[in-house]
Amino acid sequence: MTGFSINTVLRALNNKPEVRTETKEKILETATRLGYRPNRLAKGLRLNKTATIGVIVTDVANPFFSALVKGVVKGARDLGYSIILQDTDEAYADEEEAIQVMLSEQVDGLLITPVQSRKETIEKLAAVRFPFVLLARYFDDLETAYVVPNDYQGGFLATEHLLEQGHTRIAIVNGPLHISSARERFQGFKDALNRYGVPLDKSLVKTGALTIDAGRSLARSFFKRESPPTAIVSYSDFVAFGVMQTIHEAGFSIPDNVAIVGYDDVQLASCLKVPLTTIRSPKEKMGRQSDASPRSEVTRRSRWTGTPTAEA
Amino acid sequence: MTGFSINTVLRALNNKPEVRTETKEKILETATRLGYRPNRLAKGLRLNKTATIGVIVTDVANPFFSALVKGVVKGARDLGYSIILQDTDEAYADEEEAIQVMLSEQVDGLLITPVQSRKETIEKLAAVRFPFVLLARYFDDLETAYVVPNDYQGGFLATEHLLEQGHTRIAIVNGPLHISSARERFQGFKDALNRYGVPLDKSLVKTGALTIDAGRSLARSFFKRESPPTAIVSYSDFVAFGVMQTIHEAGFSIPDNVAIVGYDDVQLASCLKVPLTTIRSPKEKMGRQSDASPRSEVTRRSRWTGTPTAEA
DNA sequence: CTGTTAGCGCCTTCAT
DNA sequence: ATGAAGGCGCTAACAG
Repeated sequence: MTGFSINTVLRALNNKPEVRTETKEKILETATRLGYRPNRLAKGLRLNKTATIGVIVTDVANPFFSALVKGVVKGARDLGYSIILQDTDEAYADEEEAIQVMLSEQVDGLLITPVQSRKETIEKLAAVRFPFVLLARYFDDLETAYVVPNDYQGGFLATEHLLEQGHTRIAIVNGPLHISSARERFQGFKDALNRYGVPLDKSLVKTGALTIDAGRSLARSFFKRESPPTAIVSYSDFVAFGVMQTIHEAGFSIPDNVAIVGYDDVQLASCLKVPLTTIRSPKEKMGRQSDASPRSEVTRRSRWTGTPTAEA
Repeated sequence: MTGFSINTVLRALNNKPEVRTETKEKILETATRLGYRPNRLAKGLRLNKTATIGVIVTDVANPFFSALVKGVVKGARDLGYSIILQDTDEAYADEEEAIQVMLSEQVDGLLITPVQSRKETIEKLAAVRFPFVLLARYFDDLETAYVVPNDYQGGFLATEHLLEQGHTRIAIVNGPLHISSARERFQGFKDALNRYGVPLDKSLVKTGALTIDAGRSLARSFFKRESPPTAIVSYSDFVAFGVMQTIHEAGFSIPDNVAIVGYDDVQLASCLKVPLTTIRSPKEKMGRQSDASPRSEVTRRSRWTGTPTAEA
């Protein structure tokens, strides 16, 4: 349209210095007039770099992850990256498929909250040295980059908070133990009890809760006992919501009869009438931090731990 | 590697009928052995079809939208589509940019929750006949496809629910009126009042709340009055959470002093101790429904309305 | 049934 | 300062 060759046009659009300012202007003008838009596919194909990163979470509907995703999306955009999103629903098969799809999409890097029921996919990814960062969970026997809060400390603080209030019959509705955060928080839970000389009552330990529904049903057994717990630690605020439902169902009141402490500091939690104590984990920061990683090899194998802080 | 030409190999991988079963097997075998993965960029470039759709929401951290996004992601995956996600934070400039980026990515279609402070971008999209569907909001003066709940009915039901309980001093903390859902719910609100012969008190109408924080601060004025409202309709459950905080701050109790009704039926809402009545809007269905649209021209200009149902 | 050719839009290299 | 050629991986069209 301007009479110049495709090359010159593209050079002008890419603002290369070797193009005459005069022609550059002419080209840019007609480009905007015609509504030219670069084709990222072609660029990606040619350069082997798509400015796209894949994000795989286990449940976007979980406020913890949606906040995380928001952080990632925003951070990525600031760097000129786009986000492809997948949701595994904690199913390993879905994780496998999601990774395959994203590799097909030629993403430059991957941010993954691993399901952790198996680790082969992640292992394979590491084996081929594909750039990725684990989010919120990690494998202690796999050398990968990951961004996680200090879950041990979080679990400890949550429990200590209850112990300091004088509770001794403290239950926990934990996540499945193949998930690193559940394991570490549980260790913190046990260590806190130990520190305060409170023996661990195994019947007050429930494992495997990731959703509101699971939290509700797992907590039920506690209230079929002669002496229910006076305090409950929950794996996440999401789970805590379910636990709270059960407490109310059982005719107990929070915090008069039962104290409860959640995790994740989902914004909504602060709106609950009942004082749901929660451990704040820096989601947004986690999101932004992990953005940097696919680009710099430096952060591989590094562990960034946001320090959780207890708050009422 | 198999001795066959690139074409035969690709034909085998695409399971074309014209390839000998024998060679097909040989090719597939070596392909998996070598870990071959199709390049979706190249395919997209060639076919002008990427099996990718762009999703633009105003706030993924809002549980309503994260649930919506989840529905879309799942529905898309079932159809072999991937999702590129952007978050505008209700900023028109971000919406504009997000659309440009996604067009550059050659998405096959767009699902957009429009900011609605301006409509030019959407207008332009419609003008070039790019396939897109508006989510949760629509323009009454633009001919586009959209998927929205029946917000008018929802607003009406929410208000009617309170009226039937005998309330007459009913306030509303609404969203900004440039947003269709806020406008329609408000109309439902007014019509319900009218139906029950309750005059509209303008000082009990607050507009512009989209977040928890906004809900909290907008509701404050209600409790500086001599006679605060005995019931409050909120634009969304998200906003309702903020309103509830204010009610508690003011030393009132729910539902003894003030009844409150939210919207969206965010799953968390059902976990609140206080009875937050909510209008259920079918988010998942909305997500899945909108998935179909970029592919079939038929649904353009169609209005699908999930019928909201009141529930305690 | 298999191979060849051409081209999607972009960028790099080399030649003017 | 500009143009021409080649190729990223894929597919459709045509040829054998």
